[in-house]
Formats: sequence, C-alpha cells, structure tokens
Amino acid sequence: MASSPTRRNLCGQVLHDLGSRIMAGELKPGDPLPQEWTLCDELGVSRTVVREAVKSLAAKGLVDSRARRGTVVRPARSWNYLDPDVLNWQVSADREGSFLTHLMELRRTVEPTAARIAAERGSDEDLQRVQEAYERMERDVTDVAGFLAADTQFHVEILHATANPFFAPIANVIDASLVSSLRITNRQPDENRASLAVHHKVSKAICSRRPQAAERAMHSLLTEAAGRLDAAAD
Amino acid sequence: MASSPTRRNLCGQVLHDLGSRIMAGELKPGDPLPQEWTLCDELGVSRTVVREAVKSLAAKGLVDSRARRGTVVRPARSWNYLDPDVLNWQVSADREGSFLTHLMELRRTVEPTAARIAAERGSDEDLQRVQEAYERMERDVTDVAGFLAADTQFHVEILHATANPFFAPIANVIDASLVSSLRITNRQPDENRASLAVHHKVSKAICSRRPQAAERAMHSLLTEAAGRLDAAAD
DNA sequence: GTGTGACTATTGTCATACAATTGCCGCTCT
DNA sequence: AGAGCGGCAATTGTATGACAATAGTCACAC
Repeated sequence: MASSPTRRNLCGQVLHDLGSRIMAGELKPGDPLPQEWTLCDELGVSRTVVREAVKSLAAKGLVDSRARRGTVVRPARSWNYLDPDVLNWQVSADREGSFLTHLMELRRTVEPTAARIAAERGSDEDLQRVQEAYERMERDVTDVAGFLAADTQFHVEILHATANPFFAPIANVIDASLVSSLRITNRQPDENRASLAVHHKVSKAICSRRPQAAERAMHSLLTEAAGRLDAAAD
Repeated sequence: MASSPTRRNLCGQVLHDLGSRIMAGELKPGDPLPQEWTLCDELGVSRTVVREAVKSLAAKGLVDSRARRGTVVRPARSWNYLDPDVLNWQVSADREGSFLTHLMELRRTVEPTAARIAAERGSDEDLQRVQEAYERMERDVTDVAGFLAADTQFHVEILHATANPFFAPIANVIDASLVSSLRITNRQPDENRASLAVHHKVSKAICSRRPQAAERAMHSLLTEAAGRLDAAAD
C-alpha cells in the first residue's frame, strides 16, 4: 500500500533524483535544468532515460521544456503538491518542519466535510467498508505497521464514500501525513488505543448516518492528532 | 493563463488522445492499453513519442506500465484528478453532468477555510494582491474574457495568501469550474455586477482581517454561484 | 497437483541521426 | 542611434534499429 518506491527502473531513479533536487531547493523556480546531454553524462544514462524522466517531471508540473530555451523549473504554484511522488520528495526535503503542519491543515479543512458527506449520501457498501476498516484498526492495535495501514484505509474509505472523485487525491496527503508523523511519535500500543476511541466516534456517526456528528467527530480527531504532533515537537 | 493546450508537439497530441480516451471511459480501469507498436501504427508516430506520452500518463497516475504485462489503466482512485490536463479531459467527457457539481462541492469545502486563513495570517502583500484582483474584476466587468481571468485570479490569490502550498492545486479546480460554468451561463455584464457584490464582501473581510466574516462571505459566494448553475441547468 | 524451469512477448535502455523550434546576434534601413 | 528584420546555431523533438531485462505462460518433471 506504500505509495511509490518508483525507483524500480533506471528512469525512476533519475526522476527521483531530479525531483528531490527541485523539492530540496537545490534547483529553484526559474532555474534551468542541466541540458539533456549533460545529465546523461553526469548520471551515466542514455538520453532516452533522461528525456522520459524529464517528461514525468513536466507531467507533475515541476518543469517546462522548450526547444532551444531548455528545461526550466516552473513556479511553485504550478507544482502538483498532491502527487504521491512529490509528497515523498518533500518529506526528505522538509527543512523548517512546516510540511506536516501544512498537511494537517489541509486534512482539517477537507476531512470533516468528507465525513459529513459520507454520512449523508455514502452508499451502504461504502459505509460498510468504513466500519470494516475501523474493525481492522481494533484488530491490529498492537501491530505498528498493520495499525498504520488500517488507519490510512479508514480515512481513505471515508473519502471514497463521498462519491466525489475530486476528494481522492487527499488520500495521498493522508498517507504522507501518517507515514511522516510515525517518524516523530514512535507509536506505542496504548497511544493507538487512545486513537482508537476517537476513530470509533467517527465510524459510529458515519455508519448511523449522523452528518453533523460525523463532521464534528472528524474535526476533533484531527485536532487531537495535530495536538499530539505539536507536543512531540519539542 | 489558460491551463494547457499542451498539444504543441506530437507527444502532447498523443497524450491528449490517450488521456481523453481513458477519461471518456473508452478505456476502463484494469483494461490494457494497446501495446506500443500497435499505437505507433494506429497513430502514425514513432515509438519514442508513444513511450513519452505513456510516461506522462503514468506520472499523472492514469496508467501503470510493466515489462511483459503491458500498460494497464489504474483504478480511478489513483488518478490525479486535480491535474490541469486531467481536468480538461474530464470537461469533454462529462456525461452525467456531475463534473461541475463535484467541482463546486470541493470548492465549497476548501475555499471558505482558505479565506479564513488568508485573513488570519496572509502577508500584507498577499492581501494587497487579493484587493488588486478584485479591482481588476470591477474594471473588466463588461469584458467577458477579462472578467473571467480576474475572477480566477481573485480566488487563486486567496489560496496563495494561506501560505500553505498544499492549497495550490485547488487553483486548477477553480479555473476548470469557471471555464466550464461559462459554457452553461453565458455571462452578461449585469450578472457580473451581481457577482461583483459578493466578491467585494469577501475582499473587504479578508483585507480588514476578519477571519470569520471572510469564511462566511466566501461560503455564501460559492453557494450563490452553485445556485445559479443549478438554475441554469434546466 | 504442485513446483520448477525454459521460453517468449513486452516494456526498458542504448546509440545515432536528423528535424524543428527559437533565442541570440548582427545587419540593415530609417 | 534605435528599431525592425533575417540568418545562425544550440537545444529539444522525433525517427529508427538494435539489444537487455523483465515477467507471464506453458510444459515438464516430480
């Protein structure tokens, strides 16, 4: 379920290298990338590989290529911040520690509404999946990796229950935030149990179709999680 | 400012063709794409072009390529719905007319909060830009294209004023929704003037740093816009 | 029936050549 | 001297052909 160790082929490695350099600020918006043959020489790969990697960067909004002018880094406003790869590259490049804070702010903006909508018009099958995800959290409460996966799945199922496809990209944010926060607060089983309680409230509110309660429960869940992160950042 | 007539090169045309086919449902999740040489033959281009187009599709989360298995369409949950190209392809493929509704739902979820945050902690320069965008709307109230551009800019400046980069991708949603809604309600100058009033409330609330008022004003702005769209869908 | 291996079709990579685009610079004309 | 024009050249874009690596499939053996 981990998003993207997309470095399985050569092209993926080059993509990871260039993308990381940009997100780390080594290459700033407006800066030109080294030209193709230079990259081939530096990285020891063929031009085909370099070009396909750059094409992927362009598809994610990070760069723009034009004949004769070269390839330049696009302004940050046009980067696809919700892309799984872009999120991963940011984790490594998080200097000021604002990464996780910003992620949580977006989650607090979107997820309570998503929970409300899910309770309002999610299909019975969707809500079933939400509950199953919660039950999986209960089962895996002592297993660090399993609990993380179930936690992710719980929030993602709620997004899908909205039946609004444009909420889907938030799933990447959830994944990134959970993986990233795991590195800060090395979760203990008793912390998981505390987390379980607030998740239960959300699950129950959604599955019994109480929109307002679901929205509020999700809001307090995220507020609590954010608070725990702030507390651990000392 | 228009997002992407990215069909300037051959590769872009193939990308547009394949992407449109997928978003139109002609190729469903799980379906295999025609293999590379077949596409070369069908489209009359070299394998280089086909491969780079498919790489772009993969970077946007639409497909996944593996040796010997071929390239298959990924499940819809992993598509980058907020990508400008993906949004454009959806406009053409909007069968049930739910596209615009879903876009507006996401906007109503995110933008009020963004307005609140902008009022809370946007820099003075950011708020300056919000006001300038509003004044541009006033100036271009009789110019259809100009008003649209200014309207887009207004909302985008608010997103940027949050200083949270993860709100940036919503700008694509705003652009798509405004362009798309323009096709439904062929805007008249007096409609623009009505729109101007609610925008003014938002601008004033943000620039005088009243977070709650900003949030409410943005909420009612979007509610009104959504209502006008529903009314025009008869 | 199950595991194991060879086979083979498909994508992945390399190398080379040429086409198309466009920024740059110098030239000319006013 | 300044502005407009045109050719040059550097960079990306496209084509072609060959081979490598991967992984699904099938047959075979146990």
